[in-house]
Amino acid sequence: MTVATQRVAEHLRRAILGGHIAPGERVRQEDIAQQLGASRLPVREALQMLAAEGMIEHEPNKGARVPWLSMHEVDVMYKMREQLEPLALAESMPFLTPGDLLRLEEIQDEIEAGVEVEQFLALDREFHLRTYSACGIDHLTSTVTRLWNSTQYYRRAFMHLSGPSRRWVVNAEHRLLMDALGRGDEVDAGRFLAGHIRRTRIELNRHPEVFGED
Amino acid sequence: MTVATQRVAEHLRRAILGGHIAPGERVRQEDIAQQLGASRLPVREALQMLAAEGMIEHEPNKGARVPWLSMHEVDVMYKMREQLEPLALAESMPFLTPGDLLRLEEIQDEIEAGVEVEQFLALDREFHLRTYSACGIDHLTSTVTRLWNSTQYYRRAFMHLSGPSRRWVVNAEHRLLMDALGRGDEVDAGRFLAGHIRRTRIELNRHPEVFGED
DNA sequence: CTGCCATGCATTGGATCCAATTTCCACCCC
DNA sequence: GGGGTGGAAATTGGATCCAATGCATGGCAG
Repeated sequence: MTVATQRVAEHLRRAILGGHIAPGERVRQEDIAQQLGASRLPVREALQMLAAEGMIEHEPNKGARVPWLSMHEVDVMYKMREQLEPLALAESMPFLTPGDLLRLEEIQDEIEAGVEVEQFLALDREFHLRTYSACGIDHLTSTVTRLWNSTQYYRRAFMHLSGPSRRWVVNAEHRLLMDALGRGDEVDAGRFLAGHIRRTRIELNRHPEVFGED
Repeated sequence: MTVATQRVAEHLRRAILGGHIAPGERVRQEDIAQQLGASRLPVREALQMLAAEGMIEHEPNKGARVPWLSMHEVDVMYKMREQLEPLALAESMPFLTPGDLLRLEEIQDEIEAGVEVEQFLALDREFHLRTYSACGIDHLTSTVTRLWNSTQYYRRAFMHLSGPSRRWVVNAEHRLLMDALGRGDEVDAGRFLAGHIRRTRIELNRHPEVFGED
């Protein structure tokens, strides 16, 4: 099953991550199948995968849709990130290559050059996930990635309404993190990372309108 | 798709959790389909789900098998538990009913009455997962459950070779946890829980033979 | 005019069928 | 006797087909 199923799953992940399929929107099997020139079967298998990943909700005979998350749910998911990502970083750090660190520099330089929201989201995501990339524990990296995937929609909404003002904080925190990475100081890096995530969470909590809650 | 698929997935989870399908063992689609009186299609969809949950490994054209985990992988997964379960407990605790606490008493009494390994594994699992049951954050409970599911095989192997001697420690820690739960002291409960998980992890690390590593 | 019910259409769930790949074995050659 | 090659059986991957369920539209009655 795998080859077509993986293609479809990757396509759907990108579509949801890119905001082309919004929460609440229904995902029709036939539509996706035609878009990718496949039959419905790999689509159905991909939907099962994404359902297990939490990116899709599946009700019997009613089809698949992207789930809405409440502010509280996202809040807890950020708390999960605050717990897990320092661990992933600690596991990954010893195996990061100079090339990895150089790539981080490039990404951060690009972010600071001033990019649009969409590109910022992509670069920020790549920045963080790359710091975990050498971790080698599948269960850990996939769990972290899932948390990023499922909350991306709300991060985008938040970025759009908060404007570029808070980029300064992000940049400062990223630079602090990179400095700790360069020194190989795992404790320091973990602390800055946790703070970075926690601050973001607290800011998100001040914007209930992102979740349609006021 | 869901009804048959869910049935198959649940069957496979139980089979793997119960040790009836061991790591490295291949899972043939046709076999499962016949066992459950279904066609291969729901089986394939269920396998995709379990693959996304990490309970199954799927290689294109080579079929599905239960993955082996290294000692290091399990070690990190226990670290994940140590980070996540206190969070799950904190989210769940305010909503635990007196009935829930009573059920915990029952379980713990049964454990202390002296049960066989298989029953201990089931009761211990129910004990902990029940303390998180009121949490209400799907992504959190499912992540924690996944960690339990994927490491069950090694917990069983460990219990079988370590004998019932260390039950005393488990019982003491469970009682401490229950006391904190009864008092509604989330900080205390989280601390005891983290210690409980960490101690188990450290003990596991002293038994590389569980993982076929010496 | 409004609300309910029924019928028809759209969509999903499940089974069967066919093609492609792998795996296992036997046989042959070195 | 051991290792490699060929082929057949087993197994998986993908498509098509049919049944069942849900949804929407329209008609009918109050």
